[in-house]
Amino acid sequence: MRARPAPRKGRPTLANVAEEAGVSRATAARALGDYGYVQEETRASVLAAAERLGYSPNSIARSMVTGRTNTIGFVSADMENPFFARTMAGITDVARAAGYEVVIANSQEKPDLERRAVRTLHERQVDGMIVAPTQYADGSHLRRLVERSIPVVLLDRSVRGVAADAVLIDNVKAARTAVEYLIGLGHERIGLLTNDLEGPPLERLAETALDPTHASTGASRGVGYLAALREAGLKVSPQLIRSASYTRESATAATKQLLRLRSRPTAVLAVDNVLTLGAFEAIQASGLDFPREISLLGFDDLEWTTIVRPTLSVVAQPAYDIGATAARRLLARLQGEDSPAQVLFLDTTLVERESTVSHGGRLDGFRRRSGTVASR
Amino acid sequence: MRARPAPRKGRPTLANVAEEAGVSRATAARALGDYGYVQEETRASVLAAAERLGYSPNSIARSMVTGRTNTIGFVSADMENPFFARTMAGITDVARAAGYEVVIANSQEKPDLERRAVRTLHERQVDGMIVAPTQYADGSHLRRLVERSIPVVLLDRSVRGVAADAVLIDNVKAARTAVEYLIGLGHERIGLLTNDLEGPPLERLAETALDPTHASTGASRGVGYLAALREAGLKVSPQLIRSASYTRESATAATKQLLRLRSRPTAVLAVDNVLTLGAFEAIQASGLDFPREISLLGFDDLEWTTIVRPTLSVVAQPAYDIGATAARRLLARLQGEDSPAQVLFLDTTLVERESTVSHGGRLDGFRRRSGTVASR
DNA sequence: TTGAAAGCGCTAACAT
DNA sequence: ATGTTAGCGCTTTCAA
Repeated sequence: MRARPAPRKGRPTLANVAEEAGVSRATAARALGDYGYVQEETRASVLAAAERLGYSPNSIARSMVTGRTNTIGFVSADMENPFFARTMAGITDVARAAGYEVVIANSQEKPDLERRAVRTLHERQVDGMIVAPTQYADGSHLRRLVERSIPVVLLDRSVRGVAADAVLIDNVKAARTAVEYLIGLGHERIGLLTNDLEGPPLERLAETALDPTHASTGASRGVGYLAALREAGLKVSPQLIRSASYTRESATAATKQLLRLRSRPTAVLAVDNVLTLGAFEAIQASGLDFPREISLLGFDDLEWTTIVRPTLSVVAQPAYDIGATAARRLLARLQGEDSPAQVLFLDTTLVERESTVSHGGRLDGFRRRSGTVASR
Repeated sequence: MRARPAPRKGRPTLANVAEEAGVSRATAARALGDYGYVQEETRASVLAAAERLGYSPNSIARSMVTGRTNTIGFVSADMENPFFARTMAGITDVARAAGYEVVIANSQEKPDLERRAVRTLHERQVDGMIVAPTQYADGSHLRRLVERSIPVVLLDRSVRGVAADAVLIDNVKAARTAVEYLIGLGHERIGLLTNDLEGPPLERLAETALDPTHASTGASRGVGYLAALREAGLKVSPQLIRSASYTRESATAATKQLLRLRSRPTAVLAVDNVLTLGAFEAIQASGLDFPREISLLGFDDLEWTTIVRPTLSVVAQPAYDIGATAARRLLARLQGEDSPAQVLFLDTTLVERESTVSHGGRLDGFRRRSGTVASR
């Protein structure tokens, strides 16, 4: 007796195909899976039977026995943020090319949602995970994965105590270069619009400076800001540093406060694209002569930066590449690479447009290291 | 003898937990799954054992037996398009609240990628699927799902011959209302920037008009455009209708052609957010007095519409709601609802800003049906 | 209240 | 070249 009869209901299974073709399940599997030895005409009849039945394989069952799902998970901090959307494109392209599917979960910048997403993906048996973590401080859930030797790659941000590959930009350097550029334009009172800073900004940044490679992006960019000012011998004014949450409204409000200062800044650096949008809006609403009286340097080179007026100068992050690189790291781990965790830093580019102009009679722009300064 | 010993390697399984707690697998499953009868102290000891071992359930194995994955698939046409990103947020929020996870695949507007995505998700045994289809003409892959009684909900676009729930906006009406609004402002030469029109625009639109509820969004919006012109007794000029592909560059080029016409339009309607971006750019570059000499009405109320100058009037689609509604439809089907396929139309809103002004001495704005006309 | 046992659909030895 | 068989980790009758 061969193959189980299997009650014909629900979707057809391999057993049904085997029966239909009059062969054993193993043979059917070989023909369908294109491995092992199958006689040409047997293969053909199996394929025909599969076709007739409208068979499609059950990859869940396959995963049960192989122990692999050919799926990687991506926990995005915010799917609606164009930076992460682009990042996701890089991940899915690379993964798909390698025969992996990507399951996407969204943490909405909330640590508890992130934990839940990580747990779910783990239960779903993803082969590995790329995570854009929401917080630096607590990575116990990620550490657990690493201990279980489930490959994890951190994206955009790192996490304390998690020995996993990470693909980042050098936030300190990116912000430092940005501020140096503004200083080079003659600005001396430079406002900083950042996030993630609970408590008094300066103190938080001072702490952060002690361990600059491991900190939130907002804090690290703040450290870069401070470094540039100090290096240039400029005074650091606490009131020029503002922290906002991840909403446009709060960024707008924070910028308005900045512009209302008695000695208001002549330039502002906003360290992510949401903050940048809010800052732009606030400056427009202020009635100041933009950019003559106030320069703005944003983060992330989004579509709208060239249709606003003035066009927006930005620190451009290689979002697609960050995603693609993270995916490549993960795939390497999945293929068994067993080197110590690597932290990769991708270069940012300063894109000079109209929103940053020289202050105090200086005319010339200024170019500086850290990637390229491009004009578009 | 009870439970299998199971070689202690890899992640701990239910059998390991059972062994550790000194109970059978069935009991351990009951305790962990919180069903059936388990004595309180037994439960506690199982939970403790699970905790000790760091057990986490294998939902793949569970799916094998239950036949359900508690997962729905979403095939997005373009994850980087803010419209679909927002849509996705609506889907995931609703799904998660109901205990479902969402697996996202991207078709990049390419039919073959869509087929592949649908096939993969099917093989992955998603319980149901939401699809933003790339083409109206060929829905055989979707029909196959429906035949297998795997619930499918179409989003944003419908597909010929696929009897599935669909959540759409009334594209004809949205465009008609938009054009009526422009006509009300005194415009008579109104350009249309659309997509999806292979071949001579007017003829394609004429065909489309025969079956307006079933067509691509671009074509349907074109039909609405025509309807408004005809209704107002205005001449339809083929050269005012331009079709562009899904890129900003092609939209810019198409708009430039429009503006170079001897009798150039005094207003332009762009029917999606990418086209809108390109159109905005082209108008800016044209040197025309915008909006005095040329009005622009876009689609999708994105973040940047309020920081460009002039601020952009748009037809706003309820993207989040579209996603949420589609997810609710799917969940209903998953819960066994068995009514005939429903097509739901959500209302758009005309958001009046600065980029649309009256032409030919008329001063007042004009308000019209189809959802609301809002000023923001 | 708990345990034994039978699979879910598939792959992978191991036979033949 | 093809078939038999033993599971993958879990849920779920059915007995006890």
